[in-house]
Amino acid sequence: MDVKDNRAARIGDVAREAGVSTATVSRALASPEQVRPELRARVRAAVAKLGYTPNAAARQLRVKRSRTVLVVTRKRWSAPFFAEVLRGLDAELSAAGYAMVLANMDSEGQDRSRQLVDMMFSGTIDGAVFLSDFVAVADGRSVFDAGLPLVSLCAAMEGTHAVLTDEDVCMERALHQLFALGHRDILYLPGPAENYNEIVRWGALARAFEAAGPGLGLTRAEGGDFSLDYGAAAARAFLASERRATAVMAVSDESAIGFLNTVQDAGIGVPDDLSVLGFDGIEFADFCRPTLSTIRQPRFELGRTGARVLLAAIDADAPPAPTRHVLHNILDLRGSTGPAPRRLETS
Amino acid sequence: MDVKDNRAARIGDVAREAGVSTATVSRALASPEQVRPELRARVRAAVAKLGYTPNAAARQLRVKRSRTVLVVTRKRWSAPFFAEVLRGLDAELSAAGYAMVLANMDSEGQDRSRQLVDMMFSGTIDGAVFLSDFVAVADGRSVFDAGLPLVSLCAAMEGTHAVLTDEDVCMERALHQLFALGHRDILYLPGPAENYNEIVRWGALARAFEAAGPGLGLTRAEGGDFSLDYGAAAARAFLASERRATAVMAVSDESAIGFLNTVQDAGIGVPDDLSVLGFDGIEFADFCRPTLSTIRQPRFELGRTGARVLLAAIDADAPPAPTRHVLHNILDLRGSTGPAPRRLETS
DNA sequence: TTGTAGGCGTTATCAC
DNA sequence: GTGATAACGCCTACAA
Repeated sequence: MDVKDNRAARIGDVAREAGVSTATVSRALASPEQVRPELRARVRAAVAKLGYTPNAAARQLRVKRSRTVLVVTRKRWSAPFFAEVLRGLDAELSAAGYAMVLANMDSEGQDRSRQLVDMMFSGTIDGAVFLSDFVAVADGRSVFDAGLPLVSLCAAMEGTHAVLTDEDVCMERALHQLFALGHRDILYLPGPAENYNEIVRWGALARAFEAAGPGLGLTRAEGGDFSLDYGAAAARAFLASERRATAVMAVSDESAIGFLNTVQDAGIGVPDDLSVLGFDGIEFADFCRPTLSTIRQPRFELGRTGARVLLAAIDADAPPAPTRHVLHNILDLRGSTGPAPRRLETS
Repeated sequence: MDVKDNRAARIGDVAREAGVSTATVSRALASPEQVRPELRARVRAAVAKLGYTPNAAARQLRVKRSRTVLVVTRKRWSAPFFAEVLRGLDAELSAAGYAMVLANMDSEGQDRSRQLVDMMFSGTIDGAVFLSDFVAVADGRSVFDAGLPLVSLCAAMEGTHAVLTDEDVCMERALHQLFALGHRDILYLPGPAENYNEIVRWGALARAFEAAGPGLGLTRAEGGDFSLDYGAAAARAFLASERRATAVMAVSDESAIGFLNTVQDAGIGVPDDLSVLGFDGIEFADFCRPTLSTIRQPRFELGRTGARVLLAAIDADAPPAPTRHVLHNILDLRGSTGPAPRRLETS
C-alpha cells in the first residue's frame, strides 16, 4: 500500500504521484504559501498515500544544518539535578524541532574525546551545551575550534555563552543566616577542587569569612565529590575530630544528606547540636529528617534557558559575542538548621 | 593554516594535498589495509595538516547508516534509576561509536509524536530503545512501522527485543520473606495502573497471595505514580485508616522513602511497628533511617544490555526474531524490615 | 507559480 | 592497488 516495493518513498515518487515536479513537492512541504492551493493539496495527498518522510541526511547535506544539538554531561552531576536540567533542555529543544544527542564524558578517554571533537567538525551538530567543564581535545583540535555556538550550563567556560545561577550570592546569604543564628564555626563539605561550582561556592564562602572579621572559624573538609558517600565519609571524619563546628555547609544536597544521616546515627542532634545546609534543592531534601535546609536551584529552568540561549546563537547570522545569563536560587531554611548550641563561650 | 579559506576541508582537498584520488583517501581512512603504506602515510599527513573530518551527512546519504540510536524516555522514571540506565546505554553505545539521541515523551503531544515517528522514517536513526511503553503514532504510522530494530527496556512491547529483570520472582521472594517474619497483612503502594512494571509486580504479588491461602490480607493503595510525594500521600491515607497492615511493599524506592518518612513523623516505629520495602536499589535507599530494604535492579547493566541487544539487531543481516533477556535483581533486606509486631492474634 | 538542473561530500563500482 | 565516476536524496538558483 504505502510504497511500491519496500524501499522508502523519495521525493521523486511523490512528485510523480502528484503530477508535479520535485521542486514543487519540496516547496509544498517547506513553504506551502508559495504553492497554489490545488497543487499543495495534491502533494499532501501523495505524501500521505506514499508515507513519505524526507531523508534527513540528504537535506542536511544541502542545507548544512542538522537541527541537532549536542549535550555533554559528566558523571559527577547528582542524578536528581541532572535529570531535571535534561528535561528542561529537552522541552525547549524539542519544541523548536531540534534533536538532542547526549554524550557522557565520564571517562575522559582519548577515544571519547576524539568522538566529541569529530562530532563538532563533522556537521552532525549545530551547537552544543556543556554540563561539564571538561574540554575535549584530540589531534590538536578542541571542541571550541569548530566554531559552533556553545553554551556552558552552571559554569562559565571562556568563549561560550554562560548560563549560571547566583550561587555565590546565595552562599553568602546562607552564611549570614547561620551567623545570625549564632554559628561561629562552620565546616564546609567541598566538591572536587577543580570543579567550577566548587570554586565559586568555596570562593564566596572564603571571601565572606574574610570580610566578616576575626573570631570565626571556617574549615574545609578533605576531598569531596558531591556524593552521598562522601557526605557520610566526611561525617565520620568530623565525628573523629574535635567537632568545633556547629554548622555544616555542603556543596550539594547529596553530601549534606549523607552527612546528616551519619552524624545522627552517632547520636548528634540536628539541628540542636549541629545545623546542616545543602545545595541544589533536590526532592530528597524534603524527605530526610529533619528536612534539609538547602539552596534551591531552578533546575528545569536552567535547562530551558540553556537551550534558548543556544538556539538564539544558532539562529544568529553572525556569531554573537559570548553572553551571560544569571538565574536565581532560593535559600530555603528548614528543619536541619537552627540556633547554634550554647557552649563554653556563652558569657 | 588549517584550511584554505575558512570552509571546512573536504575529501577533495585532502586528495589534492596528498596527490592521490578521493577514492584513495576514502579507502585510506576506512580500510587502511587496502592501501599501500606510503600512500596511506601521505593521506594521513594531509588529513592532519588540513584538519579534515568527513562530513557525516554525506557519508550517511551513501551508506544509509547514521550510527545513531534513539532513546525514548518518560518522566515517570525515578531520576536515580534513569540516570544509571542512561549511563549504561551511553557506555556501550559510545564504545561502539554510536551516538545517542534522547527524546522525552512526557507530553504525549501530537507534535512530539510526529517528531518521533518522522525520526524513525527519516533515516536519522538506526534503531531505538524505549524506556517508555508509550507508542507514538502520527499520520497513521507508528514508531514500529519504520521497521527499525527496537528494544524495550524494563518492559516487553510486542515486536521488540525485550530487556527485563526477574521482578516478578523477586517480588514473590520478598513477600515470602515477609511471611517468614510473621507478616500477614500487606499494603502495596502501586505505580500507574497501565505501567508495565506495575502490572508485573502487582500481578506477581496478587498471584502469590492467591497461592498462599487464606488468612492473609493484601491491600492495594489508591493511585500511585512511583514518586516520593505519592509515598507521603499514601502514608497519610494509611495513618487515617484502620492500619491493619504490618508491612508495606512499594513499587519504587521513592514511594517507599516518602512513606517511611511520613509514618515515622507520626510516631510509628520502623521496623518495630511496621516494615517497609522498596524497589530499585537507588543510592538514597542507603541514606534513609532506617536503611531501606529494597529489591536492587542492575541499573547500569540494564542500560548496557539494552544497548548491546540493539547493536546486535542493527548489525544483523536479516531482522532477527524478537529476543528476550532477563537480568537478576537482588533482594536486600535491611533496617526497614523486621518481624511483625505481636498483636491480638498472638496465641 | 512551476519546472529544470546542478551540486551538496561521500562511498563504491568499475575499469585499469 | 589506484583512479574515474556514478549514485545517494534533497534543495534552490535560475529560467520559463
